[in-house]
Amino acid sequence: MISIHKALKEKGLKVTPQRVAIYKAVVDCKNHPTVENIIDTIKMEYPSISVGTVYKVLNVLVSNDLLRKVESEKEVMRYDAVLEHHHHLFCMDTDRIEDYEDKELDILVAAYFKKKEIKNFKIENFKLHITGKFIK
Amino acid sequence: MISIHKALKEKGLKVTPQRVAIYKAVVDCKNHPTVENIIDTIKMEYPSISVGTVYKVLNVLVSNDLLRKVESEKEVMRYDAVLEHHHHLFCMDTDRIEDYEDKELDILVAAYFKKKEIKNFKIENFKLHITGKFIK
DNA sequence: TTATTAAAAGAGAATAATTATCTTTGCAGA
DNA sequence: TCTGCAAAGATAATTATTCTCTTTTAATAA
Repeated sequence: MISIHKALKEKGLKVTPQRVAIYKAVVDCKNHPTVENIIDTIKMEYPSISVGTVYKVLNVLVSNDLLRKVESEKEVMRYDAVLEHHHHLFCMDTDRIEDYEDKELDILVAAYFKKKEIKNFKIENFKLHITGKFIK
Repeated sequence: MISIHKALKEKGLKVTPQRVAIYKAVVDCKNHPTVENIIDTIKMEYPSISVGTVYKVLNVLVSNDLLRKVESEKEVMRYDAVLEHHHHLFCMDTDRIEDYEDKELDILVAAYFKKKEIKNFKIENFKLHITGKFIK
């Protein structure tokens, strides 16, 4: 987990209580929160925060690589504070999305693409979207 | 490529000129069109078509597995007429998205997951989101 | 072929999510 | 502590999408 205070400074961004709180809300929310989830969480600490500020701060954090957007088929955007290379497990029945890290798999796939190139395309990164069901 | 006329009948859906035209527009558009792209395309044939109809038909086609939504980080939804298992190449610099089929890779990854299960999760499907750059 | 009917299309209002604009506030360096 | 610029706040505007209601039409059977 990164120090948001330090990270903002390094990017030349002002450290404001809102930015810190919004970042922490995304971390705390777990399970890739929507903006609505984030607003709900942050309102506990900042009851008066403006919705526009939340959107603006999220965009600033995403465009400075301090947060990621999660790719999905749904209308509402979801956010992820985990920056390390990882994959996602999507539940078919609910909106649950879990992070999935697997170095062995990463190595396997990277080796495959090193051997077999995709024509007309230079790969920078890859990510698995795994759909299925969570079991108890 | 499926016969949309036959496919609609099989699903017990009425075959209407709009549905056929919208389906064909998605196929013709290539590169995973947005609703806007689809509307632009279809307006050539159907200048009077209602925007609401396009949305409604797309939802019907998606929920009957005749089209797929493309997962993305962007606000606007994009559609795909290719139903076969495949992956996507995302251009880092533009909005271009290309289909990528690779049976060998599918087998490799499937074999990996057969051997190494993810705990508490039953995999139904997986899909690679490959980001990078298209080269001439 | 025509009549019937349920489903789909059309039109436009409504909603939801997000962005933009403008003013006020406050962080950070001098 | 002071000052300037970046960020927050408030709210309007925009965009994408859905909903509601009416009209039309495809599909079935007489």
